[in-house]
Amino acid sequence: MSEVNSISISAQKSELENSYPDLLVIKPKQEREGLPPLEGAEYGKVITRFPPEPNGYPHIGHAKASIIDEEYAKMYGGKLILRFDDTNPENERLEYYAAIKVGLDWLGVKYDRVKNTSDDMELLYKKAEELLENEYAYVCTCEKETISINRREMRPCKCNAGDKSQNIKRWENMSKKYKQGEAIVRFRGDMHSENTVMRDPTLLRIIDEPHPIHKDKYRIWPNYDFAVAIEDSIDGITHAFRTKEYELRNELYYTILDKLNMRKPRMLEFSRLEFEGMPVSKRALKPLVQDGRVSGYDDPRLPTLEALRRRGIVPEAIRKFVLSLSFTKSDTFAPFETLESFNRKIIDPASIRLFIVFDPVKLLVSNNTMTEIEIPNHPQKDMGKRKVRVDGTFYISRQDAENLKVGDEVRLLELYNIRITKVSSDIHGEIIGTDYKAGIPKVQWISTNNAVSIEVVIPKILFVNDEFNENSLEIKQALTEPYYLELNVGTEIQFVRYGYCRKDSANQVIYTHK
RNA sequence: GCUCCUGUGGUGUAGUCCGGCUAAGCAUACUGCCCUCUCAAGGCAGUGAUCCCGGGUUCAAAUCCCGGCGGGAGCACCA
Repeated sequence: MSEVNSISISAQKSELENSYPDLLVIKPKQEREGLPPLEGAEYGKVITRFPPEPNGYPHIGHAKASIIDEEYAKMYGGKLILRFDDTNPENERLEYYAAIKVGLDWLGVKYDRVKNTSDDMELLYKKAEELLENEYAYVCTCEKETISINRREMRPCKCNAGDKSQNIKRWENMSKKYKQGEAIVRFRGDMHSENTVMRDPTLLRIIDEPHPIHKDKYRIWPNYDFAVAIEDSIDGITHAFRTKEYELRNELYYTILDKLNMRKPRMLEFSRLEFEGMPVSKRALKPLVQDGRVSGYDDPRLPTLEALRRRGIVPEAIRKFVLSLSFTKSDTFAPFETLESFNRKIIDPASIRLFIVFDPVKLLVSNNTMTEIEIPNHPQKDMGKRKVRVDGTFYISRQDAENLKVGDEVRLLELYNIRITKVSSDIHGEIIGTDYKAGIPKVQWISTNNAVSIEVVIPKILFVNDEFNENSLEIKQALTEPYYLELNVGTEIQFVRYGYCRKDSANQVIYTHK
């Protein structure tokens, strides 16, 4: 080796070329598209699942999870199951089941099957009994605090010592005699484990709240760890994905399946998706809605899918964005600007161009003879033209007007060029030509006689340093063209020289991005 | 506190498993030019990373080993 290294690089190269040409062939390092390959994935056999709890409206975090689930299923010609993880009747509501489906629909995430974990209660009970029967679990009647202290001190409680018959009897009593909070089924893990989730975790508990689907049929409910493990296994899931904070629960997941002799899916985790200053948690959002600081779960400042939609973000952009984040565990600040960039490229060719004026200043053109002009709705795409009436009196934005001095030339976009003749509270000018003239300022305008006033709602960052941003919603008054009135709600508009907005109602648009 | 995860330009990632092909690709942001009756989209070019730090192994390390440090998460009868 050192012998080889002692000769020059070029000499090494020619030596190689002569003796071992095949070593020099550079393997094509093809640019990977989309998600990284899945370990142990066989084409046609991959089954993934998206398991939301129907306890709220879907948000960007759900989008990331479901898109990853779907993309992997697609990548391997497999299937995606939508499974509502509805095992806590205190939280679930029927409207959320629906809202989640609506969200997925909008995102374009297609699943091959829908099911509810709560439909498998009998099976879940059977598995619980099997665990009890084999003494892998026991019923604990200790106080919550006692359990917690014992966990911290790595001490088993007295219930752990109870024999099988005691556990079976207690289990039977859980369905009627015990009150909520008086008994739980615990997995016999390892109270000395360094992983605290293994210290005899809860598997099932009593909840007397009626379930949105099953009403009062059940009152013993499995908790997350127990339900996911069994559901994933029986649903035939080959690859299960969840966010990073569940990582410590993998040991439990596999151990439960192990004790039950059930097939084990592969569990992988990815980092959560959350935007800076735009929390996703119910804990953060609920008070805002309740106190009326935001208008609802579709307030454009929020990271809910509904809000993103109203704001003018399209599902294709969300998908591209999620894929650009790839499948990693590193926690990062998600770049909202990247989402906007993807979005802009997608909506640009479909966004109608209109003029908008803020803080209007009157502009009077003395020698106007025009009465109407046709303006194309898009510079490249054929999106038709609109007729705009003209009578020589206009509004232009103060920002543009402020720069004008007598003698300046300026082009009223799509119309004509004028020279400023007087600047007072109004601006006066005269036409000096109609042909496009490069090199002079160009401004958009609105005819005074048919200006339509609208509100531009501009969502800003919701939280600054964990504090609610009182200025998170700016509302600007503006004037636009009458053609605006003919557009449907939901239309994406690019206001020339201003930015993209989505028509939200007859007199209101929401600012999408620059 | 304990345990686990994580650390590549301003930002997000590729490459890390199987050390040399790349002193690091792409996207985004930024700058400039071109195009354009927009400060958009499109085209081109550019700025920007000693791959968290320190040791070690090796002819060769972002990539392997050891030790630090920073960031995040979990420690619920919630998912």
